[in-house]
Amino acid sequence: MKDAPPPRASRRKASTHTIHDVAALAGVSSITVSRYFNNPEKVSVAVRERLREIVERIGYVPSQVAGGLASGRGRVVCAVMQNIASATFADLVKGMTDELQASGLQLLLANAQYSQTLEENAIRTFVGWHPRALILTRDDHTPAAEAMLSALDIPVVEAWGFVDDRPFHQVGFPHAETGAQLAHHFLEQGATRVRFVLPHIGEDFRAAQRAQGYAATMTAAGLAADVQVADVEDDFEAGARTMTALAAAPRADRPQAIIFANDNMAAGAILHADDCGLVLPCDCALAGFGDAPISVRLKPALTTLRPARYQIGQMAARTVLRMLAAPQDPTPAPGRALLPCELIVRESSRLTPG
Amino acid sequence: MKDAPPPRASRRKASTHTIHDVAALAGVSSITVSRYFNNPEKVSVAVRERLREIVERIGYVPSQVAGGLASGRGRVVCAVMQNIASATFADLVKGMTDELQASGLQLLLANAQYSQTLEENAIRTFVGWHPRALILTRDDHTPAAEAMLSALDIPVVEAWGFVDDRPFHQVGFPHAETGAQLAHHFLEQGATRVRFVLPHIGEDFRAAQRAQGYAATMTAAGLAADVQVADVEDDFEAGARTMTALAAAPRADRPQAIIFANDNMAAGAILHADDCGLVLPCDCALAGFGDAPISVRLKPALTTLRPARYQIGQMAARTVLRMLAAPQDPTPAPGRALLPCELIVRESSRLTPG
DNA sequence: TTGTATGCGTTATCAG
DNA sequence: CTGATAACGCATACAA
Repeated sequence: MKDAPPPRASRRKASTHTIHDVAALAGVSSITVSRYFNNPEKVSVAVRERLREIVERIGYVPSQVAGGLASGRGRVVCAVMQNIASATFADLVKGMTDELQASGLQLLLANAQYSQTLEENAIRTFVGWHPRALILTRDDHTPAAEAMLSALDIPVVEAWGFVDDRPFHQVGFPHAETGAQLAHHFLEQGATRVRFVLPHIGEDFRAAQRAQGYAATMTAAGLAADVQVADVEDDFEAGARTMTALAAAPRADRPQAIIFANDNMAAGAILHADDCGLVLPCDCALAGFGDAPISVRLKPALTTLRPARYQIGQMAARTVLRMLAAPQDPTPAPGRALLPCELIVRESSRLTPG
Repeated sequence: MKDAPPPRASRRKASTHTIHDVAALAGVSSITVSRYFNNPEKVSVAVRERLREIVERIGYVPSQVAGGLASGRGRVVCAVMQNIASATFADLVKGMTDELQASGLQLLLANAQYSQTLEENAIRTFVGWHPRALILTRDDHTPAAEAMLSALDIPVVEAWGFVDDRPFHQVGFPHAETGAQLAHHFLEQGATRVRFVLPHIGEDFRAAQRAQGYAATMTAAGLAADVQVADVEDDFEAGARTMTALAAAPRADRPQAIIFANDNMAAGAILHADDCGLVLPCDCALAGFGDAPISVRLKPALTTLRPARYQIGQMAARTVLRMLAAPQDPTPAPGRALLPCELIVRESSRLTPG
C-alpha cells in the first residue's frame, strides 16, 4: 500500500473559465454543460435557460482544443494553396470559408508556392492538427506526401484541377483542355500561326498544362506549336515586351494570334501595343486566362477564360461536408465535380481574314 | 470499500500513432520522446538518433491538440481580416504567414467583411482556440469585443491603421493622413476644385477615413470639400461613370482633379476617358490609392499611394513574436510601428495650369 | 540524462 | 433527463 502522494503545485491558469466553473455556478455537473453545447435538446429547458444566462454573463467559450482531444474529432479542415498572393487564392479561400463557417469548422491555410516539397511540409504540419479533411490544390504529390495522405484516413479533396484515376475527390476543371479550347478558337477562325506565351521560369504548373493542351491541338491540326517563355518576372512587362518583339519582327513571321497564359500578360500587351505602332486585334489577335476584372475594360476588350474560382472553393468545402456527414463509408468512390471554365469571347481575339 | 470498477471499452483510435508507440519502440519512456521534440538537447545523442529513425519510419507527428492542452499554450495565432477577396488581404496574409511559419505558429483566419458584428463573432470563435495572440485589422470594436480582448490577456495587434491612445499594438499608417496627402498634392499645383469619389455604399471604412482627411484639408484651405459616392458596386464601372458624368458637365463646374478611393475606380476612369472625349490629365487630373500592378501601365500612368501591405503583415507577425518571446511583462506599453504609405507621382495627376 | 505521477478541459461510456 | 468515472495525447513538476 502506497502513501498518499504529496499535493503538487497546480498549473491551472486562473484567467480562463472552464466547463466546471459554469457547472458549479449552475449547480449541475459539468457533463450537463457539455451536453448543453453539443446536444441542447437533451437538457431540460429550465437548466438550459440557467446555463445560457451564466455562459453569457461570464463569457465562457468551450475550448476547441480540449474538446478536440477528448472527442478525437477536432473542428478543423486544412487547405494547402499554391500562391497565397493571387486572386485565385483569395476567391478559393472565400468560397471555402463561406461554406465551412456555418458548420463551425475552422480552416487552416498553408502556402506551397507551387512547390511539391513545400506542400509535403505543409501536409506534415497539418497532420499534427488532426484535421477532419484536407483540401489540396494539385494532383501530383511527393511519394512521402502520398503516403501520409493514404495513412490519414480522412477525406482528401484535390481542387482546381480535374484529372482521372486519382484516389481523391476532384473539384475543378481540366487545364490542358482550356489551352486546347483557346487554340481551337483561333484555328476555327482560320489561323495557322498561333503562339502561346508562358510566364517567366514557370512556377505555375497549371499554365504549363494549358500550354500542353494548346500544343497538342496545334500538332493535331498539322500546325506548329510555338510556346515561348517570358524573360521577365513581371507579367505586365512580359506582355509589353512580347508586343515590342512582335512589332520588330517581319510581318510574315508574326503569329496571327497569341495566347497569353494569364490576363495580366495580355493586359500588358494591350496597353503597350499602341506604343509599338500595333493595332489590335488587326495586327495580332489576343487571348488570356483568368478573366481579371480589368479585362473587359481594356481596348480592345480581352477574350479570356473564366474559371469558377469561388464555386470551386465552395464545392471543395461542400464535398468535405458531404463526406463528413455521410455514415462510415469505408472507401467511397471519390467524387468528381467538373466546374465550368467559360470562354469569354471579346474583341481582342477577332482574327483579321487573310 | 468499493468493488473494482469493470473495465470500460477503450476509445483509442487505432489509426494514429502516439508518443507512447514511439517510446515503446525505442525502449524509453514517453516523456523522453516529448523532450526529443521540445528540448532535443536534453536527450542523449544515442537516444536521439534512435528516436529520429523511428519517428521517420512510422511517420509519427506530435499532436498539436494534445500538446496545446497539456502545456496551456497552443501554437496558434488568429487574425480577423476585413475583405478576404482583396489584394490587401492576400499581401497581409502572406506577410504574416511567412513570418509566423518559421516559429511553428499556425495562423487561423476569419473574415469580417468590414462588419463590427462579424468581427465580434470571429473573436468569440477564436477565443475557443486559446490563441497565443490576436491580429485585428480595425481599431473600433463592439463593446463586447473590447471586453473579450481585455479579458484574453494575450498580445493584440491592430494592423493596417495607425491611431493614438489605443491599448493595443499599432502596425500600419494613418489613413486620414493619406487622404490629406493627395489633397495637398493637388492644392500645391494650384487646384481649387478637387473631388473625392468613394466606392458604392461604403463598406470600406478606411476609404471613408481617407475621404475625411481630404475633406479636412480642403476646408482648412478655405475650399469646398466635394465627396461623392459611387452609385454602382463595380469599381471599374463606377470610375467609368464618373468620366461620363464629367464629360456631360459644363466645363466651369468640373473639378480640376479627382481623387478616387482606390486604383480600380481610377483605372476604370482612365480606360473610359477616351470614349467620353476627355483627354487626361489635361481635362481632369486623377489619383488613386493602392498602387495596383496595372496602375503604372495605364495611359496616363496613375498617381497613387503605395501602402506597404506585405510589410504590415510581416511587422504585425513580428510584433506578436516579440511579445511572445519577451518575459512575462504584465502590461507593456503597446508597440507602435508606423509603416510607409508612399505617394507615387505619375502622369495622371499633372494639373494643367489655368 | 531519464522516469513517475499527475493534470490540462472536454467528451464517451455506462449507470441511474 | 442527469451524473460518476475514465479516457484523449501530451507536458509539467519533481525525483532519481
